[in-house]
Amino acid sequence: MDAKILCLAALSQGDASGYEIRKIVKSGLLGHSRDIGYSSIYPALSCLLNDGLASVTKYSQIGRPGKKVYRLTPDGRMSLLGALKKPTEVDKTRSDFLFRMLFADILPPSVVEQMIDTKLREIEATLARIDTSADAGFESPGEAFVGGYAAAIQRAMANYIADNRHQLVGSFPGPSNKVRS
Amino acid sequence: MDAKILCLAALSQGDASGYEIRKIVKSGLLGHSRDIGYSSIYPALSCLLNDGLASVTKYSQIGRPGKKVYRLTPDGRMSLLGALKKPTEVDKTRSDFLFRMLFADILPPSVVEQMIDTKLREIEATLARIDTSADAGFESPGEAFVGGYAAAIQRAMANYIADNRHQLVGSFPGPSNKVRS
DNA sequence: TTATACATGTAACTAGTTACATGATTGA
DNA sequence: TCAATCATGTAACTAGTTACATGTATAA
Repeated sequence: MDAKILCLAALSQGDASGYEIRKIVKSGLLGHSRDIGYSSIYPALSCLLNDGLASVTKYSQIGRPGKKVYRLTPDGRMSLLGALKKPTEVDKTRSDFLFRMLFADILPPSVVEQMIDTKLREIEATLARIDTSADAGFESPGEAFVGGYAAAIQRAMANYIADNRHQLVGSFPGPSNKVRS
Repeated sequence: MDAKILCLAALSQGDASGYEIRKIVKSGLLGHSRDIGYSSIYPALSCLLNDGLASVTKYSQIGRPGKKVYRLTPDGRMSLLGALKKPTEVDKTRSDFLFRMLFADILPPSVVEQMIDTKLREIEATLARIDTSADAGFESPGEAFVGGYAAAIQRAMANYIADNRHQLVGSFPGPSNKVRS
C-alpha cells in the first residue's frame, strides 16, 4: 500500500495527526508527487501502528474531537529509508486537459477556450502554492529542488499554452457538426 | 469507467482491435494523458458493443488468433463528443522521482545519482516517442498542440535537472547514518 | 533457442474514492 | 445563518493491475 509510505514520509518531517497529514500533502511539496484522502490515511496509520512503525499519543481537546498524534519509531524511519532506496517507478501523468486538447478541432471553440483558461488558473494556483512553501523556507536541499522543479514545469506549461493556444482556436473552421458525419 | 472513453477516443481516429488500441495509447499522443492495460480495454470494448457505441468485425488470420476490429457507431461519436465537452478534471501527476528527491539528503549520493540518470533516460525516451509521432505527421491542430506541449515539458524537466542536480549531491554531508538517529 | 510480437479474454487482487456517521467552533 | 475547519473512522463502490490461460510466427 502506497498510502503507508506517504504517511511515513509525512511523519518523518514531524509528528502529526491523520487530519494534519492530509493538509501537509495537499498544501506542501509532498503533494506534487502524490495525493491521498482521509479514507486512505486513517487505515494506513492503524497499519503503521500495528507494524510498530509509528506510535500514537491521544490528546483531548475542549469542544473538538480528540486528536491522535502519530510519531515515527526508529523502525519506521528505517522502513521509510528502505522504501526510498528502491528503484523508482515511472512517473505518470493523467491529464484530462491534454486529452481534451487532442480533440480541440471537434469541440466548440468557446469550450476549448474555457478549458484553457481553467488550466491556466490551475497553474497559477499551483505556482502560488509553491511560493507559499518557499516562503515558509525549505528545510532540505531536496525540498528546494522539488519546489524549483515543480515551479519550472508549471511555468513551461503556462508559456507553451500562451504561445500556442491560437493554433487551437480561431484558425480552424467549425465545431460540433464535424463529429456527426 | 474511464477506459470506455479512452477506447472511444482511440477508435475515433480509426478502426482498431483491442490489441491495437493498446499500442496506440502506449506509443501515441493519447498516452500522454492516460495509460491503460489490456484487461481494462477488453471489458471496455464489450461494454461499448453492448451500449451500441461500437460495432465489431471478426477477421480470421492464418497462424494468428482471430482479430476483432471495432468501429465507432454514430452514437459512439456523439457519446465521445459529450464526454469531451464535460468540464475537465484536475490534472494529476504521480511522480515517484520527485518523492525520492524530497529525501535526497538522507539517501546515499550514488542512489540519488542513479535515480536522476534514470529519470533523464525516461525523458529522452519520451522525447523520442514524441518525435516519432511528429514524423508520422499530426492530423489535427490538437495533436500538434499536445505533441509540442509534452515536448516542452520534458525539455523543461531535463533542463531543470541538468542545472540543479548539483544541489542534491556533493554539497551535502553524509548518507544513511542521518536517518538512524 | 529464446524472446518478442501477435491476439483475446477472465479471475483475483490492490488501491483508491465517495458517501455515510457524528458533532462543536469559528468566521463571514 | 451558512459555510468552513477541526477531527476520526467505516462501508460500499470504482477502477485498475497482475497473474493466469492459450498458442503461432518471426526475428535475433
